[in-house]
Amino acid sequence: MKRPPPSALEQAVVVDLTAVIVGVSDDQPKVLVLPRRGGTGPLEALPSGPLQLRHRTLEAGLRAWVEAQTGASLGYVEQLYTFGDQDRAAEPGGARRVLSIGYLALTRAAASPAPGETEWRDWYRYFPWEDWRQGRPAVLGRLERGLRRWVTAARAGAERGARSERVRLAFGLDGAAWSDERVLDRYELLYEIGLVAEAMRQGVAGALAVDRTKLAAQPMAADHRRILATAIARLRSKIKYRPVVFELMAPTFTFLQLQRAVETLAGVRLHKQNFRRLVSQRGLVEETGSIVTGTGGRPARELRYRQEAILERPAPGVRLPAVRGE
Amino acid sequence: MKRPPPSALEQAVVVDLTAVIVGVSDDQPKVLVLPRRGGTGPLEALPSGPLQLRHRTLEAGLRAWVEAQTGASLGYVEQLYTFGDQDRAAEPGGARRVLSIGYLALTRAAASPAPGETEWRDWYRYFPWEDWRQGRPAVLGRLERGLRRWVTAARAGAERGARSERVRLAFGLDGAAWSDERVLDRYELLYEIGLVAEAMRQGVAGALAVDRTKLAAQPMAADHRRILATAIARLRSKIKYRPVVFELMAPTFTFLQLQRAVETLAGVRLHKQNFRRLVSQRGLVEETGSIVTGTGGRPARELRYRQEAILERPAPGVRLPAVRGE
DNA sequence: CTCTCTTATACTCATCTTGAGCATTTCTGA
DNA sequence: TCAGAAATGCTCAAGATGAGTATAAGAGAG
Repeated sequence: MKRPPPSALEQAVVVDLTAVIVGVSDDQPKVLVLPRRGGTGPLEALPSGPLQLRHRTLEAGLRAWVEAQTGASLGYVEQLYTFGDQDRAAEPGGARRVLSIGYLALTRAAASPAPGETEWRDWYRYFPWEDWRQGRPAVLGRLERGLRRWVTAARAGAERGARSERVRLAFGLDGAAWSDERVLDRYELLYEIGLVAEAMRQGVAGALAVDRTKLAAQPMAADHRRILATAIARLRSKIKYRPVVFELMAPTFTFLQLQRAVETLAGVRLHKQNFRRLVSQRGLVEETGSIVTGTGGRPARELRYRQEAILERPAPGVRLPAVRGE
Repeated sequence: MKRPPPSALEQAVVVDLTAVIVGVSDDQPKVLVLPRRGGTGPLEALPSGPLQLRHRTLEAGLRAWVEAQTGASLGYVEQLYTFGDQDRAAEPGGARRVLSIGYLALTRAAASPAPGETEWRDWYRYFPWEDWRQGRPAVLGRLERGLRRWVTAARAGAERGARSERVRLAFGLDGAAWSDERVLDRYELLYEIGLVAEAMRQGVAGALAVDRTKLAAQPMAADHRRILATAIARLRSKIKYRPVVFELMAPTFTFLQLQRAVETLAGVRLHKQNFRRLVSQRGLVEETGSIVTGTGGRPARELRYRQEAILERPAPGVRLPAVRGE
């Protein structure tokens, strides 16, 4: 076994625990950020901190940091991904390797003012092309030009074909469908091409020399926008097969409020009657018996989440055509 | 911001990259293991090695280790999860914290003999209760007794109710449906109760004092069985919405071979005609034009995977009831 | 007090998609 | 030549979905 003695080639490692704390308010998806942090310049950052000896588990460490930095304690938490590219998240000075473990946390607290020095920010501020609720977002036009320039910059042939397919799939061009879940694919592609500010900071080879002000959307510190993209992608995917939306809702709500929350996260509009049918058929909610007025129209029935829901069915998900015994 | 000076409370960290390399042969799901490794006793381990300075990315580090330990180079690779519980994967001596990042790799090579000192092992050897292809596995009977004992060991009331629900859901008892994807839930529950050997090693509080030979199935080194459970769960889930099976198939195959591969991974039997309909409707395969004889019956058409498949549709997945403009 | 706007709810309907089988076809081996 | 084992083709009844149409019932404007 070619296993060298430990420590021979190893490197000092700092493990950074980073949280994407999501909430919904005013029909907008919100994420908790630290507006700026000493040293990193005027960039917004996600709450994070290094793993320490006293943290028994990674998740415990994350919860401790978030509590220290925001005063809020987290409910639903889920690990997302561990990033560790040497050239995308080096420590200033580059002495130690930085590993960042990203987490997604869901909270109902976005309606209240953000605690401490934090702010709730609309996540589409960082990813304006992801919001299709009002139809195709305008930014996409500008991005598309940059993307096509990158495709044609390749010599015709295999490389160009590959680039073209990648762009087509990620951004739903030339007849391909837009997929709300490819948030990370899109961000990574833009990074690679050099269309986001983070790429310029890290000096990506071939980064387009575009005026900073024209670079796509609001950047974040370190690789935090990448982690946020991962979180959005995961949440958009999960919302379709697990009842996670309810983690973001008040204890009681109406069908429309629930629908708006889902639309907000998925970035698309849904068909009202069918959404209602879907939710009630799945048995995910039950009526409280009360009626909510002031909806701007006919009063709505008040609903609450049915805890027992998950217990009953094996949780939707795409099923395989199983058979009993054959 | 309560961010202490770096290094104050930090701990030396070793990052271990661990690979679950999966293949299918003889209608069995195989995983590549190192039969035993010096120091860790007679336990089987997954290929793994520490992250080093020379590894530009985590995935590159993993590939390098696997190549060094097995001589094989990996194709499809996907990060699974990062484990870092202090009490489940301490270094011998406990001086440094061990973080293990698990990866899932898929290969067509399982048909060939395992390279180097490695062995291909049927994964149901470690999780016999996960194989429902021949109907409900017999081990479940024995496990069920242990599970129910744990439930009734709690004082009646909230705690007992919670335990009961957890067992019911994870193992599909008392009317709940068995879900092929809850592999990790099941393993974690067994660990917690003390029904797997790993729990005894780590001295889980309240681990049932059961004769070692009766503990559920074959254990592995460190937390490798936990990582394997994560891999199986992920693969079983992914197979339903991404065409990953093809990474495990030979370049050409028949419908039945494809079906057997899926059954092997999912651990269930499928309805032949419906499986065929599903696969062909999705446009995932195309006929090569050849015919395969020696199938034991009527000859079958030879198929190959259609690369273009993914490009066309937005990849199945459960859809939300979207609407155009409203 | 009535009319208009807006949202909430009820239903309908034509398609698709699924789960289960039955019926044929075509090799291999006894 | 026949039985057995697959491979393929089709059918059918339920359900799930996508798109609407039709009412019902507050809030405000006038």
